[in-house]
Amino acid sequence: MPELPEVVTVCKMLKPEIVNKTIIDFQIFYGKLLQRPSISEFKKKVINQKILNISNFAKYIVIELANDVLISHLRMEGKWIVEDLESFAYPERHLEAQFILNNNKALRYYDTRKFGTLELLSKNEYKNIPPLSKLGPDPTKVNVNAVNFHKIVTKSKRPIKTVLLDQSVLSGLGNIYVNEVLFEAKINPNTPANEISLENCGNILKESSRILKKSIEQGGTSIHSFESAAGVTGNYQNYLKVHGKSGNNCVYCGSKIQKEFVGGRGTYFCPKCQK
DNA sequence: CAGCGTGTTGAGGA
DNA sequence: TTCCTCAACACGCT
Repeated sequence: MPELPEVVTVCKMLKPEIVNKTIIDFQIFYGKLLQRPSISEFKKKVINQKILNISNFAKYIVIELANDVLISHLRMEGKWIVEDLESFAYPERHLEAQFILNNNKALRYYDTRKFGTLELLSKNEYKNIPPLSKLGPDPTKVNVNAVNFHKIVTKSKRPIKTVLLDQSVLSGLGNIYVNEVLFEAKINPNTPANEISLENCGNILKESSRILKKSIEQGGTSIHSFESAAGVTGNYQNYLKVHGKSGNNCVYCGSKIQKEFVGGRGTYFCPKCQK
């Protein structure tokens, strides 16, 4: 489900519902969700802590508690939702964990495919240890220097699309948006990264920032299973120009959009505009 | 029934 | 050693 704009949307939706609430209990139904610490230690630490803030760090959700920090990654289909204790927005069999809050509501985690993660880290080190420490710059938050970016990108001979999906190079692009970015920058997804010019690196950065920010304004993209909260969906799917559009006419030249696989991921592009 | 998917990691090979 | 590819994770949908 979520790429960066969807994660930002989830944080915005949850913020007014959880900030200043206190966790009074925690239950977990799918043990592999929790990376660290152990379930018993996690429970002991988390109960009675007040929630101070929620924000995204690239595609990770960071929930700041009074003493510690919760880090969650939704991977493909994870969903955090605040619900009344007795109601369930999704099939209960996909409910993996819940924080009971002090207002008779629960902050719940559902995940159909069970790829998502949750961990509790200390406030002073969470940015300096994996997974957050390994992330490259987030183009929606930082003005990435094109010369530095070009130096890093051109170290690899892998297809440029694969390199852009590597979160240690640039954080925030997922498969949907990388298809859109390369289309707007008019770069073939299979181009070896070491052949990308400085100018094109600049274009990639410019389009990444522009497209991700526009999608954030639209509340993200609602395809497959994305819902930022029960019943709330984004609109960016209405702005997609190539992702999922094989056979459609290119909006710039009219050629048929093609699909192929690059690095094992579905890749959509215009064969004429993206030589 | 087979193939596909919004993400990431670890194993194994070059 | 470094770089890279690909299977694996798990499940619903076409």
